Order: sequence, then structure tokens, then C-alpha cells
Amino acid sequence: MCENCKKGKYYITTAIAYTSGKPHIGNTYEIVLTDAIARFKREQGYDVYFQTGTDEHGQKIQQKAEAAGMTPKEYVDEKAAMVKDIWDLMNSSYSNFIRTTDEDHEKQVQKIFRKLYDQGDIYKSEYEGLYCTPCESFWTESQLVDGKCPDCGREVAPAKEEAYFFKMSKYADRLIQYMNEHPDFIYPVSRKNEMMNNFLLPGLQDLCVSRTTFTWGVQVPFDPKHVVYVWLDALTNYITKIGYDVDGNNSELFKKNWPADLHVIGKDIIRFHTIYWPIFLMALDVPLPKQIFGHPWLLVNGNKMSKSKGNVIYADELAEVFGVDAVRFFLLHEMPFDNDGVITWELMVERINSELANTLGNLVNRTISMSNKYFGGVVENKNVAEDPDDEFKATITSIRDKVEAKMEVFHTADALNELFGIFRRCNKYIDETMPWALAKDEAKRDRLATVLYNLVEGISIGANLLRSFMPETCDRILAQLNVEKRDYETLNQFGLYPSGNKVTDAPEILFARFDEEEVLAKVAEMHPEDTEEAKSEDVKGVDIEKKPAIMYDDFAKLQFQVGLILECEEVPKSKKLLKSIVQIGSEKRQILSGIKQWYKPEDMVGKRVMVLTNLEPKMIAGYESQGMILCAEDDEGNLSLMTTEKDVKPGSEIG
RNA sequence: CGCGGGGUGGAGCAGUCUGGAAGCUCGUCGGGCUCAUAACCCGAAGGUCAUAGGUUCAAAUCCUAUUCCCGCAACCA
Repeated sequence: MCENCKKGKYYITTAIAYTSGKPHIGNTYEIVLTDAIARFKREQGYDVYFQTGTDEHGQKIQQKAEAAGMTPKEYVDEKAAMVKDIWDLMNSSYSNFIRTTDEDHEKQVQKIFRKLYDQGDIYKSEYEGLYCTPCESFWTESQLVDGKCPDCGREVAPAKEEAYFFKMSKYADRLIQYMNEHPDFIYPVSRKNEMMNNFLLPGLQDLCVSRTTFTWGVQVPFDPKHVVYVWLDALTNYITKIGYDVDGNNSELFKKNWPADLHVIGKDIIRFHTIYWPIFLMALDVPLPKQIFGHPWLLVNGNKMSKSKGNVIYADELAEVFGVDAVRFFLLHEMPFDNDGVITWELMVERINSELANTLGNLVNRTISMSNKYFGGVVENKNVAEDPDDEFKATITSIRDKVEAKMEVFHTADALNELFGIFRRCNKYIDETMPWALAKDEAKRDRLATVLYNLVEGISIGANLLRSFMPETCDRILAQLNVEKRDYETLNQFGLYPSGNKVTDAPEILFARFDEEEVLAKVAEMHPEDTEEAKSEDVKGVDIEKKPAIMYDDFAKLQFQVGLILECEEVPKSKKLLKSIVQIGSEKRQILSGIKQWYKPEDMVGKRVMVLTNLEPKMIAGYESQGMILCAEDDEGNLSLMTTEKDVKPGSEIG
């Protein structure tokens, strides 16, 4: 137990990271953000329990493992270790790193599933949907890509399969009431409206909570061909891994920490955390978490990071170039609260130079240098106050509460900006008092000592406040000032630096300035493939799951023809759809395609494209679509029309 | 007419609830200083606060319309 914790417990979590690959800096943002909040709460005197970990089940992992020639377990072991390494590298102070493949978790998930089934919240029924036989997968219409299986691209057919469902609707009213009574439950609040208007108020669908199409998951205890749906498995980590037990044998840890004070998650999974998770808990008769914080994303030049764009930035590479605390600083300082943030190597250099090297590092360096130069490193308060001192001290001592106010609402960027007000004020104080001028006048020696004392004290307060955000930097500064850490409570008081103490006589540079070009050169060196790939002979291919062989007769059922696009226009109110009039032989067909993101209507006209012509017509967005224009799709979902190499006549058969 | 958020000096944002001299960080330009990491301090330029109406003594702030951007949902044969 924490001897210092006067304010009670604080249980905070990140979402668990999906172990399908190496986490990039956007994923890493969440752990740093959560860590800063957790550390700050500790400073304030809360007894913090901070849980993070990895989400390791699901079809995608099973497939990736297969493709890599590994067992799923081997695969997730490797990826989970990778995640943990990066979390550790970033100096995150989690109390517990969990994995959904942990045995105790899996057991408890099974017990939860059984309980919910026994009490009638989960029932067995049939899942009706569009089925892709070779993939053995059900898809909803919205998951289909060009009407086909998103995995293998083949036709899907309506089918039924047995599955377990959770009665979401049973608890919807309670949840609506809860949200209305707890306006802070979803944060930022704007997200609450989205959940209410799009899901809760129109009526919740029952949720399918089991799968039979893959095996890498928690087995349904009484029906082994089913595997528990990933979200029921993943979300429950928040309780199972602190010792929740369905039968009531809850651990002390659970009794103390639940309900959670804050789940920090990405804005993309707000729905699962604010609708399904509370409802699962209601069904288990467990209290709901106090707050869900959906944070924004980090983008590169306004784009999500993706391998094919070559714009992925990883935390370990950033840390290698700039150092861990500089990366933490950037993430915490540069992320706006409402909108997505932007990260580039150039921005990193700019921020680090301006704030860390110039404002902070240089301040510490010049202050310590002067102390050594004028007083042999001894910092003594001679209490000779002059004009700016009162205002200076008042400013410094007011910062703690300003930082705290910003942290209350998780605005780490604003908190850091307030904090750096201390260092900015100190730099200004040096100019106001001009220690080098005082040093020339023997009569001003005590005034000079006082000025340097005030500076060291100001830096000391600032460094202590910095602990939650940049723990190593805090320690490095305090080491140079030769003092122990100070209690958060005292950080609004001036004058606690021990008078007569001696600072280091060998100040080290805290943050060196970076040269943008050198950094970019270094980055290019780290990623030779980015620049080489275009020239390289072995273009990176896309591997997709192989389908079973078919007979020629199967193929012959499909009729492909060349279509000439005569007209094309956007479908109003649709983000993705283009409506084309296509000439095929002597007939003209209207075809809708979800390709607006990649093609403008005027670019489409005149193209000869490959059309699947004997596909059953279907109404889309109010228009009948008579066929399908075929596209190639890469692993990022980018589409490219299949066009003819020569201008063959429209209607020509493709085969 | 699906729901919601937003358009403020070159960039990123605050201010809008509770009308009353347009502010912060970065960048640019000029000056100062020399303890320090070509750092630091001061000053200046730069905004019709998306557009058009309206309410008011007074509007970035309240009301109406228009327009653009973003999120969520829908749509993706």
C-alpha cells in the first residue's frame, strides 16, 4: 500500500493493444497519455492502479500466425513482447501488464459467459447473414467489399448458422438513463450524442457473442465449437485481471479498485466501451466505470499511418533519435484535445529545439553555470529582495494549480504549456536582474546570491512538476541541482530549496539542439527501403489468403464483359458511391460502385472497364445497380479499376 | 431534410455558455544582452474573428440564412 495516499484509490486503464503487429507511435500515444495521467494522480496523492496489456485472440491473429508459419500462441507471444518492450521503453508506470491469453482471464471469461447464459441474457439462436463458404465466415452487408467477401473477394450467399446472442435491448433503457444522469461518463461529451443518437435511441440490436468460424479464442465452456466473441473477451480484462470472480470470491484488489475511475481508449472504440461494456457489467450486476475518455489520433500530414504510404513512425525509432522524454513531451504537448494531432520528424525537431533545448535545457545550464562561476556552486538565500521578486515568486507558485486544473480534464498539452510558464518566467527573470552585472559590483553580492537562489528554486519547482510528464528529465535536473524530489503539496510554496546547498559543478546538456537535415538524413538511413523501393526489382507484394481450387464450370458461371463508361456522376449524400452509365454491347446499364474516394466522375468517363454482367441487380442508395465494375484492392483498401490494355469494343467477353 | 462538432493574423489553438477594448505558443522582422546550448529578453508587422442579414448603446460572442471542413451513422454487387 501507498503510505502517502491521502486521496483514495484511482484505477486507470488503457485499452489493450491488439497483437497483430508492431505498435506505431499513434498506438503508443495512448500508453504515454495514460501514464502521464496515472503519474500525476500519484503525485497528487492517489493510490493509483494502472493496468494495460494485450488483446490476443481473434480470427485475424489466427490467420496472420498461419501466414507466418507459427502457432497463434507463438505469434502472440512474440507480438505481446514487442508491445511490452515499447511500453517499457516509453517508461510507462503500469501496475499490471495483462494478456487475454492468461489462463486466469480465460477461465473467468468462460465463467462469465456461462453465468450470462444461465441467467438468460445470452441465448442460442441462428445468425443470419451473408456467408462466404471458402472462408467459413459470416459478413454483414456493411463489411462486404464490392459485395464480396472482404477476405477472399468471392461471392457470399445468405446463410444461417447457430450462434449465441446477448440481449442488449434488455439493458438499453437503463444505460440511457445512466448516461443522462452521468453526463461525464463519456468524455469528451460530444461523443455521448453520437452514441445516443446512432445506437441507443434508435434501438440496440442484440449482439452476436460467439463465433464458430475460427478457433483462436476462449472456448464457450458448454459448447466447444463456439469461441467467445472478442469484445466480451477483451473488455472483461478490466475486471478479471484485478481479481473479479463471477461466484463472488472477488480479490481484495478488485474490491478496492473497482469501479474503474478512467478507461483511456482511442476514439474508434468508444462504442464498445460506452455501450457494450456497461451493459455487460449491468448483466453481471457489477458497478459501471466512472469515466471513459476517448482520445484523438496522431496523424502524419493529415493521414493515418500506414505501411503502404510509407509514413509509419515508431516510438523506438523516435526515442533512438531524440530520447524517450523528448518523445513523451512531444506526444503530450502536441496533441490537441478535440481534434487529431500531427506528428512528423520536422515537427519533432522544431518542438524539441524550441521548448526543450532553448527554454528548459538552456535555462538549467546557464543558471548552474552562473552559480558555479560566482559562488563555487553554493546556492544561498541572502534574502535581498528587489522589485521583480514578488511577482516572480507569485507566478512560479501559481503554476501548480494551473497545471492541476488542466490535468483534471486531461488536457496534457495545456498542462505542459502552463508548466513551461515557469521556465519562461525564469529566463525572463535572468534578464530583469542581470546577474552578470551584479557580479561586477561587490556590494551587490548578496543580491546576486538571492537572484540565483530564486532561479534554482524556480527550476526546482518546475522540475518536480515535470515528473509526471518527463520522469527522467525531472530526475536529471534534480540531480544537477543536488536535491531530492519534493512533495507535490509543497510545489505552491517558494523557498524550500535548502539554502547553502551546492549544485553540480559539471552541468550536462539536458537537451541538445537538433539539426533538421541531419535528423532527416538519419531517418532516411533507418529506412533505406522507403527510398529504394521504387527502383528495387522486388516490389513488395500483397499476400492474401488462398482459396480452394475450383472447377472450370464454376468459373464459367460468371460473365465478364468490357464496359465503356458513358456517363458518371456522384450519388448525392453518399461518401463512397459513383453512379455510372456503362455501355455493354448494345445495352446501357446503370452501375453503382463504391469508388468515389479514388476516382472523380469525369475521370471515369471513357474508361473501358471489366464488368461482372450477370450479377443479380440490386438497389443501392435508391438506385438500381445492374452489374459490378471490378477493381483491384491492395492491403490498404485502395482500389484500382481493371481496365483494358487496348480499346476493345464494349461488350466483348472477358474470359 | 439522419445526428453532432467546427471555420479566429503564416501554422496550431484559447476566447463564444455569463455580449463590453482580439489573446496564447510557434514562425517572420527589428532591437537589447552576453551568464548560457547562435541560446535568452524586449518590441513590431500580420486578423473584415467563413459569408450575408438581424437584435443591441455595444457582437468573435445572441438570432436567421448561406457556404465549406470534420466526426458518427447510412451507403460500398
